Amino acid sequence: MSVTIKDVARAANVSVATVSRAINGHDNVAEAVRLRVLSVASELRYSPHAAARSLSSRRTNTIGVVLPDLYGEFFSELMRGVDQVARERGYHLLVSSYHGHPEEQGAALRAMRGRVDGLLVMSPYVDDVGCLTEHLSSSLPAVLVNTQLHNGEAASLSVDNYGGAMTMMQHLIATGHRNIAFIAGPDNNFDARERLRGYHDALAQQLPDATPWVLAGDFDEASGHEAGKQLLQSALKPDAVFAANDMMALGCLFAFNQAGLDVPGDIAVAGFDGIPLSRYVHPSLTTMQVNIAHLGGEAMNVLFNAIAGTGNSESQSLRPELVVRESSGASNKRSHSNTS
Amino acid sequence: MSVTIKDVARAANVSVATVSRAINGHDNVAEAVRLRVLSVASELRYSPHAAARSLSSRRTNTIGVVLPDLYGEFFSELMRGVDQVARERGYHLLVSSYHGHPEEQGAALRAMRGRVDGLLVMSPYVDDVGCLTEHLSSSLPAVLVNTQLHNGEAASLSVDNYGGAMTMMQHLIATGHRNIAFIAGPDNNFDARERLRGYHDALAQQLPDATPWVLAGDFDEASGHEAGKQLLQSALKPDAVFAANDMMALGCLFAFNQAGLDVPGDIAVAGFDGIPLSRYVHPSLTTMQVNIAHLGGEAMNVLFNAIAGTGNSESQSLRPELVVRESSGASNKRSHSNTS
DNA sequence: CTGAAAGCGCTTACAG
DNA sequence: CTGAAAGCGCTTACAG
Repeated sequence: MSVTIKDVARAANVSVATVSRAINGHDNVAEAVRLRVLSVASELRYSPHAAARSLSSRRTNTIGVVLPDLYGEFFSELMRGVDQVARERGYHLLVSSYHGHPEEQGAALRAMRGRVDGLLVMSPYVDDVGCLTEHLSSSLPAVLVNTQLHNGEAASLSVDNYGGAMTMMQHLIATGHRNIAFIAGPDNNFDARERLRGYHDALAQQLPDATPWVLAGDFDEASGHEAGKQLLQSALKPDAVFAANDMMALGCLFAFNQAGLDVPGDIAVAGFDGIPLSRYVHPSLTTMQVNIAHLGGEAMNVLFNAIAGTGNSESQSLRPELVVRESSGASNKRSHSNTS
Repeated sequence: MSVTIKDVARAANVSVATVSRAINGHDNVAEAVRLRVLSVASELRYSPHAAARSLSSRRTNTIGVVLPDLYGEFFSELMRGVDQVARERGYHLLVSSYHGHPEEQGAALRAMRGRVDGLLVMSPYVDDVGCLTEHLSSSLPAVLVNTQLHNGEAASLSVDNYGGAMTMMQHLIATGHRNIAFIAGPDNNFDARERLRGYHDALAQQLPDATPWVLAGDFDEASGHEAGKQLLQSALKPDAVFAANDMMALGCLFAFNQAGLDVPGDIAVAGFDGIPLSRYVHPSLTTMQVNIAHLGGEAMNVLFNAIAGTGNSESQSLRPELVVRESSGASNKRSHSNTS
């Protein structure tokens, strides 16, 4: 059917060993022979069979990426960084999602054997972690992204959600807010938990007399909208709302807009993530900007170090950046820039 | 290092052939034996080596996805549909980008041999097409997405950009606009070309006396902003602007907003794509909604048919849907729904 | 129902 | 510098 190394060898009048060496750029091939082999190969439109090559060489030149989902803002941005580094190194990307099903995550992880040289895994849900340790083979280098797991086997990289939440609280407090409500994310999600923890600790430290005010949410816009409406109905309104992510902050913002409230005049609103939308809504949204592409790229670098056997597998933490915009009082001109 | 089929065979006291049959669910294995093998396998945490399996079975259970880029709105949405169908069928996804470099596209395509059972390729740039035909092996089923290529070898699926542009023009004309400018996309991009062609033909057919007014753009927001400023400076302003995609429409919209123009009062603005942002900007943007996830899913279905040998490899075309919003005169209440 | 053996298409010591 | 041969870890006719 398709042309193999044997066909090339026959046509070039050499052994398959020589073809292999020529194709792979080994230097123990006579220049004339090398040229002949290469020309015959391209004439025959030969390209090596990856599975065969992987089987004998024990390398796949592929990185496996296992994520909860393969779409959306976060995934897209993560891939930007991941893809760039992969390309620089000439690696392919095998992606797999498990949609929050621990069994599928395990299956995906195991299916990677013989397909990849290393694994980039993101597992933000509490329930998935047992499964993770279970199926993470020690024979396959791995790097964990935004995953709370300290088994020491794999390197890990995450966003400093706790510190980011603290920073945002400091900003809100510094700009005079005293009654700050928090819209939480899913409580089985590590990022959400850390952000909530930051809210609580900042409050305890800087506003010891204030009572925490936490509303439930699930990271979706609708839940932020719901929380916003709930706040509108409460007798004593907060003077600021901090949502665990931007989508909920936007939902909340819309609820306030619909009710005719002045943001930030009546209530300030802040989010977390720094999604593109946050710049475009009206009023533009104050947020903690997370550089997700950078996170992905760094994770890949760490992974390649692990594959090479160099590098310490210590955990790294990426600090998000405070971006102050109109929703918490930045100057009210419509602008494209991140006024930080 | 890692456990192989031999280890399982030894531990279960059977031949590797029997292990293979048990693992793969063949029915010619005694029930008792099957159970024993499976239990031993799971005890040993055995998972088959994919490369070895692929080499002997000639199947990879993987689909190769070759795209210009691995990030952004379009990619993300396409993946939503692609991923879902892949999961339903138990397939993995090997993704590869070529960033507009024809050579890299060729390399990516060739590197897929032995890695995948079929190829989903998107190649929207005119320059890449020669390369495509060159490297698309006839031994590997492929489906082309939004790619202008009629070699009959591969099935193809695309968005009806031409018809969509016509529809939008009809809408603008029907709502009383007579002087409609068009912001074009990159002229080496098929989608952009088709949308431009739709603009021209609609004008010729329905407004035969009007002179086409085309501004250059590159699909980026900045170029739309630029085009908008250019329009503001012209003596005779258009009464509507139709941009070849939403990002440019938004850029143009911002230019008009900054200049204090009333949209749609002074000028109507319309885009193409239906990106999420289009609903959220102010005023919300009238656009041709393209269901990209659906496109991806359908492409996968067509591909699986091709792999199975069933199915005709005829080209299909997906019709985008007109979504009328504030920017072309829909009622001015802030709303989350697609008023269509 | 089970096993011995060939073979998938490569790579890589080992000789020469 | 080159080739014959073993081997990577599976699957699958072929016998029995």
